[in-house]
Amino acid sequence: MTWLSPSHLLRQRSPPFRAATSPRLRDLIALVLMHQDRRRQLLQIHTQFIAHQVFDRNPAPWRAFLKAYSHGPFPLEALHLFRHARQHLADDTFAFAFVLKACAGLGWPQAGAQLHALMVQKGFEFHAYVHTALVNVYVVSGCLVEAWKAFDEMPVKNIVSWNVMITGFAGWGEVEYARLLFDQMPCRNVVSWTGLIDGYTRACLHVEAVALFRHMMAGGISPSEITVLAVVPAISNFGGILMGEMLHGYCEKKGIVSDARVGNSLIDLYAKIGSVQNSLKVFDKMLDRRNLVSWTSIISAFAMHGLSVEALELFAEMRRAGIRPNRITFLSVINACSHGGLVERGLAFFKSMVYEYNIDPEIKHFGCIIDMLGRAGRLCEAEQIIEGLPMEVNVIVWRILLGCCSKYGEVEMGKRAIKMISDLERESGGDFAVLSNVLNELGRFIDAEQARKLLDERKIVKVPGIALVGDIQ
DNA sequence: CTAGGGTTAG
Repeated sequence: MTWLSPSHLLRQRSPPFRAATSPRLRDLIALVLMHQDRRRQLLQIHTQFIAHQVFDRNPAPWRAFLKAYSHGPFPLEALHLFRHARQHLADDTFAFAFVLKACAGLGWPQAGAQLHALMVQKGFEFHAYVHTALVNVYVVSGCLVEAWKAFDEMPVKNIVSWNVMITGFAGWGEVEYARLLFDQMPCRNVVSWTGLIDGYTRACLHVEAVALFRHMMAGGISPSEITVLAVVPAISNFGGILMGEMLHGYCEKKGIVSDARVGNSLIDLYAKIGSVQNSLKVFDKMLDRRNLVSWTSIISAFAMHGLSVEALELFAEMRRAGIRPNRITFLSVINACSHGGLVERGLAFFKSMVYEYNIDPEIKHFGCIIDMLGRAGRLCEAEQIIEGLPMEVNVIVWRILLGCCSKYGEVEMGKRAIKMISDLERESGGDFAVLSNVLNELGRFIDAEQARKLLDERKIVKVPGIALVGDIQ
């Protein structure tokens, strides 16, 4: 069985495997298929056969394969390829950059560290591109201390090295470090700004994100598509319709509305800041650039604003256009039904999702269904669904039910929901804002004295929570 | 050769 090992195959330089009819090759493929080791392994071995037959010692084609694999959906193949073709690639800095890219794609810091050792051995440890790629491996894997160390010891840093650190740290929520790096770097480009803006948006520091965006524009740096994508959530949370229209206008001027992702995020932005008309305008203009996300975004925009019939019409149109809905499309569709009181249709869509489209329902889908039943006053059915959920129940579904209970004055069920919510919050060490919301809801059901009693109980419960925060710091 | 990415129940 040792001949199954690809490295063994590579060592056999001659004679080369002649054709696909070679019994050895046939056996090998049969074996691979028999072992059900799927496409991945077959692909890997197949590639090596071709590469071996055609290229043999020449490193360039190996490098091309490595590049293709490291950027594609199968980064593991890049690692395999590298390991088996090391004799061709060991001194190639390009190959190291690619294979490190693959490690980043896999989020494998250990593999990165091994390559680091190899880099030291080969004497190009401080090659700027390769070392940047190494820093990136650490940063995307969340090994921020390692990343910082590796970055710190780089004798020559380029702008990409800094940007790797900024986007990485911002992406892991370390906005302050990202800011520090941003302020320290000798010169910044649009990626540096975008990375930081994205960090602020993710950290819900929307005002800062928008301020930074304006600062960037004022500094004469032109936002890219990605910058727009990064700043949109901030504007939809904090900016008004005017700011949204300004951004939209800017995108048109710069010609980046033609990017489907930008168009889609504008649809969503307008929906969230209260202008479905503008959402529709953007959607209409997209014409042939519409994709599944565009359709889903516009359906969800209509659903958000209670335009259920229109949302369902769009869904029908989407299907006529031959686009297959996904789990998020169905979420929006069921949400539309929920907001419009179209209970039976919503249930039918849910069924169709599961049985016709073979999409496994998630907690969010059930959340919509529960909301739909609850809004229509079918509270018992809603509660039964929660109790029979095939997955872990979260606070949100109970909160949905609670909202419906308070709407219909269902005191007993409401109390049960509150109990579940406070239990779940306690488990996750919930915060005071959430707690006070629950108590607010509670006030609708029980008298002041009972509420106070519950509050006292909660205070007792909160003590360990406070102590825990102390421990962390 | 190394950096940024859209829609998701209340």
